[in-house]
Amino acid sequence: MAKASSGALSASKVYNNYVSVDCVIFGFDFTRLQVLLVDRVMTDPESGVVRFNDLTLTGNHIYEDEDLDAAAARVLFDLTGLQDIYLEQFRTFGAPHRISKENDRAWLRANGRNPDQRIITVGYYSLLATDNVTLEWKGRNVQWMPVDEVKSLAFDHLEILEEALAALRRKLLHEPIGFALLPEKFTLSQLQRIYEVILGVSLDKRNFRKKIARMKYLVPLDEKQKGVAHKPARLYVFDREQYEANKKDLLDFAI
Amino acid sequence: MAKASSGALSASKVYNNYVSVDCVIFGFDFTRLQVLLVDRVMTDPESGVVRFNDLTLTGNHIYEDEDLDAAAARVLFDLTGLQDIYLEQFRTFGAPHRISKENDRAWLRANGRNPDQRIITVGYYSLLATDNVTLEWKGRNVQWMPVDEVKSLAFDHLEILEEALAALRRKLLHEPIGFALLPEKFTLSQLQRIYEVILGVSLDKRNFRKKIARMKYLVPLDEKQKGVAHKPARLYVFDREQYEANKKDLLDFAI
DNA sequence: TTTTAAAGTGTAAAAAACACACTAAGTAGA
DNA sequence: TCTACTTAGTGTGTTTTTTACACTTTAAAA
Repeated sequence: MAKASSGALSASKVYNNYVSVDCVIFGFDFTRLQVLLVDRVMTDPESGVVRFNDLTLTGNHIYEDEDLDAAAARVLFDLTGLQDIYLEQFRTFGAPHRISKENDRAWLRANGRNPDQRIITVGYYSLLATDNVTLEWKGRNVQWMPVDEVKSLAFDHLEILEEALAALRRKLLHEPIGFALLPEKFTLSQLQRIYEVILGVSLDKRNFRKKIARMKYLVPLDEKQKGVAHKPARLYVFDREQYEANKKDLLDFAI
Repeated sequence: MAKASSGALSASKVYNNYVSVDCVIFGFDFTRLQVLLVDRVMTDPESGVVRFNDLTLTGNHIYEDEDLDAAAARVLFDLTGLQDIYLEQFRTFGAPHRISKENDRAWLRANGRNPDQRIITVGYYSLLATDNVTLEWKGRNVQWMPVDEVKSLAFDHLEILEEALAALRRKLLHEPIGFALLPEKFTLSQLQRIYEVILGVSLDKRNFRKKIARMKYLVPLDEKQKGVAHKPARLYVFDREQYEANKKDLLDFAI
């Protein structure tokens, strides 16, 4: 295996063969939490018969001169065409025999890779509004699937997805990441829906609003929704400056 | 430090030159939170003059056939002689130019390594009682230092330490990891002290105990401390089974 | 017997959580 | 223009949790 390029190639174009990033791209549409998956079809090279057809997360090796966060952003961009998206590193997976299922090994062999070479992968998740994404980008066969309908994935991607989901939920409970899913001005019902859908719970509207009222960084505007076929909701903005100043260094423990 | 060699050796003895683990070993002694640091001394090979003398965290490359968690446990064992210690992966560091300070580059060069080759390092922290550790293990010059007195470290280890500390505190607030620091039977004052020292706060004794009383998995025994020169405290045990059964899937958010 | 050191305990007030049901405001379609 | 439909918005009483706060008890050591 090639030694790291202390050589003549420009480092930014050389893949690091030992380390990759995988992105768990969560999509939200006010109804369900979905995850972006890529079709993987393996056909027999001789007969052309489909050997299997399943789904993977999206990932890629990092470039030798590329930051991990940048690699994750690149992978996300390649699949969705989106930039400056919320991305969070959540865990690194590196079991020596991560790839053990026969389909996965056959797939790697068919792609000229050695299934016995362990690749460390750094897991990222991102969170975005489903309708920001134009599918079929660059002709890859990509689909949204509700997270609770994903029963199996290629490689160890199901485990990665599960850990990402747990990390996302933890994060959502403690930090204001839901605003990535909202337009600048939003309604409280929209905000509430984010928590309900992602955490998989239902919340009482009045109690939710009481809680919001205590948060000085959720600022009500003198402005209403327009063009909806029902009572228009008041619009709010999230004031990040207020938030940074006022977030209580929450000290409360559950042991 | 053993140089990794590629070649005919069995995989379990071959280092992966691209990936390492670093361990932030936190030590607790009921007074302070400390971190275990290793002396790094660089002497000029010709004159023998000390060029610098500073401190590092402890880490090592992983073996090709070794799990990340296992590598971290090995590093911890090599330094402390302890096994089965609480260890938590918290973040992976992989900036392409992680190593940029001249001292660090000189150090790597002197050890036959290329300072321009980026190494991805997976960060782990562990938490143990200071007095479980016999220093000078294997003759390395190792010392405890209170975390709030650490002002600089070699490489990017100060950043790694800071992130580990933040992760430890988050974890302590939400999960029962403090019991790693206690004997099986402990007093409530000891438990309280863990929170006070690690979180850097002070808590009211009565309110703390009211909170404990609500947790069914903290079980008071009919047994008292012995041999202390004051009123002996009642002893408690942590019932992990009760905990797993009763921990509320805490749903409460701070946005 | 006294001193010393930490253990252990109660109460009142404020804040937050929780459970719960009706009215208001706009658009769409008859 | 009236009616139906849909979502927005609001208040109260109860329970639980948080917070602030000071004195008595128990043991060993002097």
